Amino acid sequence: MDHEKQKQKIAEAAWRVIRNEGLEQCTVRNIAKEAGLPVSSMRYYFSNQSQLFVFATKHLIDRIAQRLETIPYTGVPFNDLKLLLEQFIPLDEDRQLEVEVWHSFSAKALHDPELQPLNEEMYEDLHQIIRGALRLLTQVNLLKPDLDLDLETERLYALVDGLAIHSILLPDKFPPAKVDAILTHHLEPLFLHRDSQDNFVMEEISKALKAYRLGLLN
Amino acid sequence: MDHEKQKQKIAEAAWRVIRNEGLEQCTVRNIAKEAGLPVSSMRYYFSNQSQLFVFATKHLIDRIAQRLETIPYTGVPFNDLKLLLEQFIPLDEDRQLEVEVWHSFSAKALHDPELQPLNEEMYEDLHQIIRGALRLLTQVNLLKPDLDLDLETERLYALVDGLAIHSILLPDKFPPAKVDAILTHHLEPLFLHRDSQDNFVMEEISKALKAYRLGLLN
DNA sequence: ATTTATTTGGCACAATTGTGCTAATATTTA
DNA sequence: TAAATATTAGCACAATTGTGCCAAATAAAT
Repeated sequence: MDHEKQKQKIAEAAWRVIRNEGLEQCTVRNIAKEAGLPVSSMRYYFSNQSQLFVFATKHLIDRIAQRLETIPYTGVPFNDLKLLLEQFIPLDEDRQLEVEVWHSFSAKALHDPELQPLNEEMYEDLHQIIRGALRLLTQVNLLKPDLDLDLETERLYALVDGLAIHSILLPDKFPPAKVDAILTHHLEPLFLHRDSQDNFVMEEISKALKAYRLGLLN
Repeated sequence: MDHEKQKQKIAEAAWRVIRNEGLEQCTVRNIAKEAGLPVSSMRYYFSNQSQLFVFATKHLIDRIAQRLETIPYTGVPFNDLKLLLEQFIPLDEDRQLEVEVWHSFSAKALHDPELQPLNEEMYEDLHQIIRGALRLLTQVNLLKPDLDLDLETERLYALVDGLAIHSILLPDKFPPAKVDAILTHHLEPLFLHRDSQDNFVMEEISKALKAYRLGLLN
């Protein structure tokens, strides 16, 4: 237990090094310094540097999954869907760290066979989360019935990741309001009669959506 | 002149190293080996490694700009717009190299003050290209008149970059037909009466679009 | 209390890194 | 042809890299 906690602390130190100095500066010595440990103590927990990176990536996925479970849903599906999607966009420091670190890891994964499976896992998870949300909203007749779910999922997922990338590369150009406006504008045509939403029913749907998502992550 | 050609050959060798082995393996020695030169000969052209990366990035931008000028437009604006956007998506080996290298560079640029300006330049250029295309299509009454051009540009650009990223990270999941379908589905709602297009007029528009874009790049 | 196991800490080594320095060769210029 | 310049080539050095090895300290267990 404590052992696992220490590994997580080291992984989080690795995140911060990547966030502050970039992946090429993410050396065992810099991570140890950031974690406040001697190098060899760190190597007790991770004998390979490769293991450390893999663990740090998994831990990052866990943190995102954990935040997904505590989204303060409003009960209005349209807004809740946006809330869900915005978890993957750097709208605060936590998410900014996640996206930046993920951006670095994904580039590394292209040539690191140990990271490649995690890369695919991340894609599949997010894909299923978004697809599940759209499917649920379709099942309760909130989305237009003739939507191509797979197509809309790929399109929406690409949009979200694109916005995330653009936001970390040019943070000044993407204030939260702008991101929200783009998402709103993208999602609106997917919905049926947004005005006639019954809030009580919507809460039920929101809960179902959350339950569905949890089932996907565990 | 020959001097410049040699610098370009070295820069292209750097691309290939990044493409084949990743950014962390893009060392002066590996680049020199790939270029078939001794290390010190390479250092005659680039005294700093930093200069090499900056030049390699600029050269990459140049190559993309050059390809944009030779797009085999069909004369049908809807298809030509797709053709334009698809230049930024890894649908062949050339574009795959470009996106992969750019992906690595952009991650590095977050912590490399020398690369940061190029990063912004790349974003601005693509943004203006896409915005210019949408604006032109609006001016000739092919797009719906009430579109928010800035919003649609950011949305479309994010979609394109998201598709590009997803395509390089999971190439098997994004065959060209799928990318095309997503783009088609995204662009269709932006257009007015796609059926009633007069091909002669369209060719003129296509030429104008090309001229406009050239003006932006030079 | 003594023996285990767990964790922390220090040091060293081989490999690789970017880069500086100088000589040799080829090319151009006068 | 002679001189100057441009280019190629080789070597070395200090710094940094991941990692192996072993001792000290702490905690747990018998």
